[in-house]
Amino acid sequence: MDRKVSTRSAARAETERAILSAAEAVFAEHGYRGATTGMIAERAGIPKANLHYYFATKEALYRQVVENIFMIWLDAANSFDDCEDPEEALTHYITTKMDISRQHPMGSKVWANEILHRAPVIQDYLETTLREWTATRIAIIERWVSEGRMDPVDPRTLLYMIWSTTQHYADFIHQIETLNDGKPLSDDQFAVARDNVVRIILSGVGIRARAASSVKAGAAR
Amino acid sequence: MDRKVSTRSAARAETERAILSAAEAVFAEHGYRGATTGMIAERAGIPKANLHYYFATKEALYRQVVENIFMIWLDAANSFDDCEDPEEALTHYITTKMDISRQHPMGSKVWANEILHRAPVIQDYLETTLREWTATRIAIIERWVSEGRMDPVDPRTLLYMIWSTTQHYADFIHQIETLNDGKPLSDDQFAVARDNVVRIILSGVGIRARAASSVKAGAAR
DNA sequence: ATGAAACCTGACCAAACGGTCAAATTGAGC
DNA sequence: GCTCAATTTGACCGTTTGGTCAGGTTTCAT
Repeated sequence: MDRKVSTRSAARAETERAILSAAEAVFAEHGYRGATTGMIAERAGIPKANLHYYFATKEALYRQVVENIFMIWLDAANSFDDCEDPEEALTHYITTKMDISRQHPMGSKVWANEILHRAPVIQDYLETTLREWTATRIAIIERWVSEGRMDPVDPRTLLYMIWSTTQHYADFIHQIETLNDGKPLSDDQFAVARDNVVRIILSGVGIRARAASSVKAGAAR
Repeated sequence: MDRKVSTRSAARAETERAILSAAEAVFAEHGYRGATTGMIAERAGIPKANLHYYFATKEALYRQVVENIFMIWLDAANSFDDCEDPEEALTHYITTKMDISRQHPMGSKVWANEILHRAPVIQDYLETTLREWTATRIAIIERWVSEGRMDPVDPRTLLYMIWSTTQHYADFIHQIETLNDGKPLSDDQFAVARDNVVRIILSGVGIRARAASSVKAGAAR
């Protein structure tokens, strides 16, 4: 049973992937209500009825998309713990979040839409996983402060600043591109933004950065 | 003609105001597609058909709402120029933007929705007014840098950081409240956030703040 | 080969939506 | 009090949308 990966289940997995990918793009661009199952099906290259064979309702499909996005976010979030040193940890975390905004803008947009509309689908995640994650990281930041390794800042304010600033490069990319003469940010421009964000925040909380771009040459190449 | 403010025109103005107010709330909470003219009419306390007497189409009503929001934003933006000193100017600007997020969260949400969906209605504003405003303020920041009054930072990155961080307290207020045990931010909590945002950003760009809360006791009372 | 289960799809349906309209009501000017 | 334009409203309409369904096709174990 197990040894044979049938053509069937492979095809099924591929169709599901195509639907979820199309759904993420359409939900990101049009929001939950603005997206139609017809648009998603067309983008996935299947008839609408077939989409409903794989996902019973629009809401079930949406929920799956949002859950996938949350898992990606959670992976990135755990990069916060990769280092004990506040400079390295924050640099790594901010860099990772910036790169996610660059490479996964649609996921960030879906998330933003969901929060804007009072999180009708993912409220339970906010109240469990996100709340726990935040509490432990607040404790870490408070410890750094009490150890004198950074200025005394409100940990929540710092986290929100990191989230908002990094996600801005996904959620508001249209505004950024319009202010960039309508052109997408080049890799160099994005690298400048990323390095500046890291530098301003680190300096803002009283951490003197040693050298630029010491951590992770990054996705700019 | 002029001396008599008829009951009629007063009632008309009042009805228009009620519709626009209801529309702002509903568009903020549900997005353009998620909002229905029926919901807006109900919230404004009038039948749907009457709403269409005042605003011919849903899109015309939406456009009016967005234009009003843009005007408020523009007023706040000009507070950037109130001072020549970078510390005062940035403090004043950030404080003003934070207070707007606190007092006008729905407007910010409508704006965020619009940008998320690639600004189908206000693209012309982005390409004219916003582009010009940004260009002149970039020049001011560059001058401050060249005069050695602040660290050399990319002006765009700084502006985007200010916008995203301050607007986060409107657009993502639901997430913030969830992480605040489901309770709204108290005036004190908000004041802490506002002061921390100012302090981190100013320190982040190499401006040493003199004393806390020297500028504008603020809307916290 | 064959039967059964999984998969696919064109046609269809009920609900919701933006918008219209004709008829009723109101109120300012005479 | 009368007139007429402005305003209000319930009923209605065409379109779009999420979802269903019956029937067809493919795959696979035997």
